Amino acid sequence: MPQIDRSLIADAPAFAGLDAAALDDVLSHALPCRLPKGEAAFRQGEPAEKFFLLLHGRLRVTRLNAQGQQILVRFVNPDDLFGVAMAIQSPVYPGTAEAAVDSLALAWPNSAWAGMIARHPTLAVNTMRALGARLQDSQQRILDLSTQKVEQRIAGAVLRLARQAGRPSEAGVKIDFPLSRQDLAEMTASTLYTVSRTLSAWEAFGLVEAGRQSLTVRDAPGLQAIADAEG
Amino acid sequence: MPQIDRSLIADAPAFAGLDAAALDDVLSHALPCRLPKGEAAFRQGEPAEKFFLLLHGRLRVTRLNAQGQQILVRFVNPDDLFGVAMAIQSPVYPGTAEAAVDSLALAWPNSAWAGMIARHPTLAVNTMRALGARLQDSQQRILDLSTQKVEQRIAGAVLRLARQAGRPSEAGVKIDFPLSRQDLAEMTASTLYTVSRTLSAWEAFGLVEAGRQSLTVRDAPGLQAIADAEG
DNA sequence: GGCGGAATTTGCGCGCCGACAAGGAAGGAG
DNA sequence: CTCCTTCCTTGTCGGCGCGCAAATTCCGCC
Repeated sequence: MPQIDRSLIADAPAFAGLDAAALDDVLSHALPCRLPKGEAAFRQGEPAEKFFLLLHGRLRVTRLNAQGQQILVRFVNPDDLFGVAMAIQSPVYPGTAEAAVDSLALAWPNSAWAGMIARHPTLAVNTMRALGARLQDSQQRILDLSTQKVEQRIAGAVLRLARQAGRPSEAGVKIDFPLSRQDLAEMTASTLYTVSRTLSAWEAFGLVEAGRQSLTVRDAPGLQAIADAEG
Repeated sequence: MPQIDRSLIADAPAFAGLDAAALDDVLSHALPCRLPKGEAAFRQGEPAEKFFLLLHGRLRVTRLNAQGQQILVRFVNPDDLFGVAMAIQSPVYPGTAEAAVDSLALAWPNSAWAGMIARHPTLAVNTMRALGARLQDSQQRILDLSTQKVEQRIAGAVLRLARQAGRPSEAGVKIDFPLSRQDLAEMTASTLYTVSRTLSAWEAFGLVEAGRQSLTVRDAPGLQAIADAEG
């Protein structure tokens, strides 16, 4: 078994409050999992046999309905848990997680979960908080879908991405992983056509700089004003 | 301190796996909380000082956006936890919970939470599962909002309500609490006008029986067919 | 350097469903 | 019984944004 350095996971909120010995115990059951761009950690409907912590990179979690239409549930950022189907007693993964860029994760077999939370109850509390935060996000998204117009939702999504995965660049804050018009459409319950038109209009106003699978926010307050507009 | 009977909460999933002594310990911190129809257990934005378990009745949880538009987040059923803001580290309630019918709940001060999960780690696991289930529901709802037409969403909402709160009656399965067109609109990101038209059409086909704040499902498979239709 | 495919742009038309207006029905209070 | 409030129904109109088609640009790859 390869020895994994404790410092890799010490900063993850999921393992906050665990001491060095506990971290070593947790790590002793983990296996590294390389995910080249495009590869899936798991696919919707597969038996849920593992859960993961993202160390480096970025994953897209998507969900299909019966008719094959797809939405983008969320992006997984470093230090996030993902694939925690066993926390909700689901025998299968409810979505698909694939690498948006070359990524590295740690994987634990589900069988290790029960022992881990029994020995380290803090883990259950931390996981509860993580789920609670995601529940909050989901309910906010439902509210946005229910009450906002498409342009506002796209503005909100872009601002959130810039906050979570933005890197300062010459022209503003650049979202530092490939992001297509289709991705934004699947995040905002819209279509790639509408997203394309919207970004073109914003670019004309100097709010963003839009490229092929790339997006730079030039005027965050301007976007925020669009997101906050009533209508 | 009034002695509350253990059997009141023994069936709640939140307290599954706790023995009699643990249940008594939990109950020793609880206070009964009567909620006449229309009264709120808490309102959005208030400091979150308590969490609750519904014993009897039915609550509507709503959420407002900055412009005052409202959605109906969920109905709270007996044996459900609600107001668990502290599980997600939120200092205020993110929504409003008001009684749809005369209801009875148990309330705990937030200060009791830390001790309770420390003494009974199963509680954290149970709460985690409950949050996970709600997260699943929320993500399914986002998928529905993103990919379905209004009529399908209304059909889905009605079927879910009939399953959760249906009581067999002469003509079919009656949803056994007051439910207005406005409620259904707020659940499905629609308007009371569209909901009214839809129910009228369904009634003409014999799928449902719609009254003032009341709804009876006569042909669940027929509704399911509408919900499943592609388009 | 040229080729092929994927991502994006843009024009055009129409359909769902939201918004307003006005009227009707049901139920509770006195 | 009557009033008044709340809830519901139904008609009409119009706009947002989806859907298709087709052209264009960009990038990787051979």
